[in-house]
Amino acid sequence: MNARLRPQEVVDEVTALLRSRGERMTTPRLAVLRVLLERPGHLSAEQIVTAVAEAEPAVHRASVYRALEMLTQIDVVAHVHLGHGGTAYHLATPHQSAHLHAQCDDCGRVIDLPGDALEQASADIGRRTGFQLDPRHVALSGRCAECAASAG
Amino acid sequence: MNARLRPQEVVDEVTALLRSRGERMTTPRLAVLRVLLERPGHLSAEQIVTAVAEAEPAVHRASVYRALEMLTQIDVVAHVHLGHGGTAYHLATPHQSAHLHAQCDDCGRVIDLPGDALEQASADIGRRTGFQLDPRHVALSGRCAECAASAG
DNA sequence: TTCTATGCAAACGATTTGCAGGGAG
DNA sequence: CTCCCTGCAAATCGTTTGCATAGAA
Repeated sequence: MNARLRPQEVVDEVTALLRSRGERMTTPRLAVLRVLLERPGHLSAEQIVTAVAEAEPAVHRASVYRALEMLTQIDVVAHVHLGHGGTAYHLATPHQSAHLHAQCDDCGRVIDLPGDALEQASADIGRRTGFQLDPRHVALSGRCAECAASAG
Repeated sequence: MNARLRPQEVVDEVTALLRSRGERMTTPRLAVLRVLLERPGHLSAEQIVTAVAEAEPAVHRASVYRALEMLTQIDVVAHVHLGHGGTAYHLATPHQSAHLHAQCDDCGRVIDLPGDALEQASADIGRRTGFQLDPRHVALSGRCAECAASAG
């Protein structure tokens, strides 16, 4: 999925992708996709539920979760598990612009990190332990610049 | 806390530590500490609740959570947030043997990684973004050696 | 005796599921 | 017309909280 395409193009693309898998484009799936297209960055399930409700009041929370799951399966959506406070969703970006996430232990804010920041560590860990690191599914922990500055 | 001391010594040490803070050594706290001393590795809250219940049936789940919180505050216990399935607890190890955790996206297993595996990445990220990485509070994601081998 | 930490039950937030009916293709 | 997907309600999972009281010091 390329976030740089215009919304309607993405919608058409995703619709085709769904159909090619025997799935259907439905109101909840469309609404979720549109919310993700409109808002950049990482959204919580709750934020998506709220935004979807504004456009499509009849869409139920459970359907938002199911839509997110389906869109994840076809690689249109990706999610990041946060240590504090659930899961963040975003459009799956093309590989070259994939980024990592880190969450501040103090303020909870989620920030983006360069996608290649753990490349060497990945190789190192793979060599030493056999574990194949893929650090995009979970937010790293630590302190953001602001909190580090104010809290010492 | 040094896990290499004998259980009774650790118990005495922790009791003293609690008292020095005006806290008390109680049945739930003692039971939780003993479970953590008996079982190495990372335990879920549920596993701790179960193990505590065997030794002290009267101890309530809520007290286990409260005991874990208190023991965390005095740096006797540490926890790691997992992407899938809650939080893992373990005795806080001395700094020189602190390790990182990674959870397999496929099988959910939690493995230990060398504590210094992200040292360079930390420095790199700090320099580039100002974010002070402390990767011990959240498990890294990826695939364990076994799942990587079997799933390609 | 004092005052903290506990047991209990109920609240809680996030997510999931069983079911009957609606709507996409 | 079919069968997938939805809305709804209730269940589930992990964790937290208010309250009266047991119990550590």
